[in-house]
Amino acid sequence: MEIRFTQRELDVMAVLWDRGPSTVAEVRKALDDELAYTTVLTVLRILEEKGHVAHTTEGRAHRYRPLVERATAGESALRRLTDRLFGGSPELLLTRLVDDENLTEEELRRMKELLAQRLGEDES
Amino acid sequence: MEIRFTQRELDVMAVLWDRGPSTVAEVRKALDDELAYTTVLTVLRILEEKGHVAHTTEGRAHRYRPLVERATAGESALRRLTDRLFGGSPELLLTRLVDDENLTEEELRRMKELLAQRLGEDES
DNA sequence: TATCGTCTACTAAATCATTAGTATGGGAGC
DNA sequence: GCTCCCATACTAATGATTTAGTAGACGATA
Repeated sequence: MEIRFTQRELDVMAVLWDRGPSTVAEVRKALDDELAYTTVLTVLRILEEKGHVAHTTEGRAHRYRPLVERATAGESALRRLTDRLFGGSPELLLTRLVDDENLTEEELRRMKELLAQRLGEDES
Repeated sequence: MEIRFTQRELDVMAVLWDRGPSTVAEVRKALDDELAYTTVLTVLRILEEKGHVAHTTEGRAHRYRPLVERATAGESALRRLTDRLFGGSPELLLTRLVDDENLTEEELRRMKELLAQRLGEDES
């Protein structure tokens, strides 16, 4: 399953994933850029057309919800990113990830733990 | 520094990063999609216009090389990906990374080691 | 030298993404 | 009922991306 969003679509999807089901006005307010109400509406309509979101009617307004899991979309994007920008090496990606983000020690520890677990499972 | 490539530009850059300086014909052959020679040429010219690649003349052909480090471009993309698709959580990203890729135990071990090192440095 | 193949430069068409305007309709309040 | 506000539906313009054609330069070669 290959899911791909345009830049703006991704902005909007991120809001829905963060906030949960939202109306046009809510999405609009949550976006970084100041867009016209109808612009946000249009993006949502396109996303609906493509089958990435659906809406329920709430009074006179529509409340949009994502139909795609954030993780699913992330998987596609991550694959592509690893491939194109890190030469297919997840290690290089991780290097960059832990280098640049100002992660807390706690976060780093949990990440290490995650790998430990994964390694444990594989020791069969 | 915010670097962003379009989809196709990224395909082409990936070839240059993988192969090193390449001619149009070489890039064309390395791409997954079958594009016309002139199409590849155009993408490279645009990339040059934007300052992302440069070329040297080699016989009658041009040999293009990246002017942007793969890691630098990766940094920008990774930041955006983390933000939009993993709710700003590098941990979630890592979860997905180690879940989906079929990584070898060796790779996982090295990734864990990487985090250990990073943790060691921070224990000041 | 005439022609063929290969290469770049220039041009442009087609498609997709982005933005937003206008039309319309319904509900609230006077 | 009339008007205002808020909402969507429809339409459209602009701009970016993607694709590739045509022309012309240049070297090899028959």
